[in-house]
Amino acid sequence: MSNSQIVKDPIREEILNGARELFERFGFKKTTMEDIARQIGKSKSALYYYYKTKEEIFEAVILNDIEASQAKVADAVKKESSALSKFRVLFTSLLEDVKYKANKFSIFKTDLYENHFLFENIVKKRDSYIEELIKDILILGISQQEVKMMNNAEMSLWAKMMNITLKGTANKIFLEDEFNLTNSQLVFIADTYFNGVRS
Amino acid sequence: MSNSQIVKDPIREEILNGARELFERFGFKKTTMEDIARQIGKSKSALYYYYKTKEEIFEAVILNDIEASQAKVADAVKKESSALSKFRVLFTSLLEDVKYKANKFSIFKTDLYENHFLFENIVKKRDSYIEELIKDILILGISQQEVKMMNNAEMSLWAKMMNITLKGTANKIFLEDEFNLTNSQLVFIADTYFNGVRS
DNA sequence: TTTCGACCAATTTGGTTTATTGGTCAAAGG
DNA sequence: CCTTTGACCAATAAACCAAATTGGTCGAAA
Repeated sequence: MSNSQIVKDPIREEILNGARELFERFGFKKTTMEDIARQIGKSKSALYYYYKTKEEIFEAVILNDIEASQAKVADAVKKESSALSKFRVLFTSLLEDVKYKANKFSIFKTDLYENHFLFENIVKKRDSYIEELIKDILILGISQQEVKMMNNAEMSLWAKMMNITLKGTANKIFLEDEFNLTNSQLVFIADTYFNGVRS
Repeated sequence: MSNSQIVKDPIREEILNGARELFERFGFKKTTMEDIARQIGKSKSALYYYYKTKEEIFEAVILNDIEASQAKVADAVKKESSALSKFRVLFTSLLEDVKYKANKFSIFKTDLYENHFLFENIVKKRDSYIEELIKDILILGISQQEVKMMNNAEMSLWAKMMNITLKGTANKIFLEDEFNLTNSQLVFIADTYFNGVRS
């Protein structure tokens, strides 16, 4: 992705690493630009040479993290050959990742509620990425005669719906500590979405 | 349901009607107990003879409304005979209802963000109701050999997942004005969840 | 049984002052 | 030319406080 340009520059990388550590500990609001600058031993103004706004830094931090996750997921999906197992792996690894991040990034729950505008771009990018991934699985499945014929609009719609499902589930996992799904449950869910409940 | 006791008393009904009008216009926070009392020509203290807290009134107002919707949905579902068409009707009528309410209750978007604790009980009740409805459809489908064999845990899990999907979709419709689904799209979605995408 | 006004504690509001913060800029270093 | 900086500003947030509201209680009246 063209976004990997963001970390081409070692100083940008330094900024993002420093920022990430602070964001993870204190959240978006309580992390000031001076905090970030101090963290890497530079002055506040220096940050503005590399990033236009605080939001841009935050977005870059999160986006970096998301892209790493997505690369892992895409890799795992690529390893599978059938559409079903690709879909299964997509489903499980995506939600496994969320489970992990629910612990690590619990501080962002607050930001998620209070500053959800911060995540607008991030969410939009992530959505379209996931939906493309799902659509690709469908296309492959059709070409392998594993998936029934669908037109483009239908594929997009199904991908969007699956993404909503994924996000709804992720949300529940992320925000409600009680909600936990075992791996075999995730597999069951993915399979049932793929195969339906019809006898 | 035992909740219909809530409106057994004509004065309670009067309170709820007055309260509903104000809540719909001003939301939860900006509607005071005195406003509600004035609306029905009684004193504030009188309200406390019937309801313990302001939250309880709000909950009763919303619950009344939800129960009416649910009765309609349940009726529509009952009219269908196959599990697939039941599921289809459940899906479409539930989301049709949300589309309608997104206009009528747009004031609650604020409350939804700022006072989501208010909806905790409501959501819990609604969830279990919908999940039971879905599970019943599965059970019937299995008995009609229309749906593949599943054990109880699997049925519950699928019902829960479908509810998450439904809620995710409803949320998108309710909070994002752009997101609109035609009836034929809803039918496609429901059918595809039921039948899967397998060829 | 039902209604009410007086009452209270807690929260909210409105307004002011002070401190912090995001962001700009011209100048200086390398 | 690229990078860094401190001084600076406008805007927001925090701290504070007094006054007004508001949710909820209670004894008494109807």
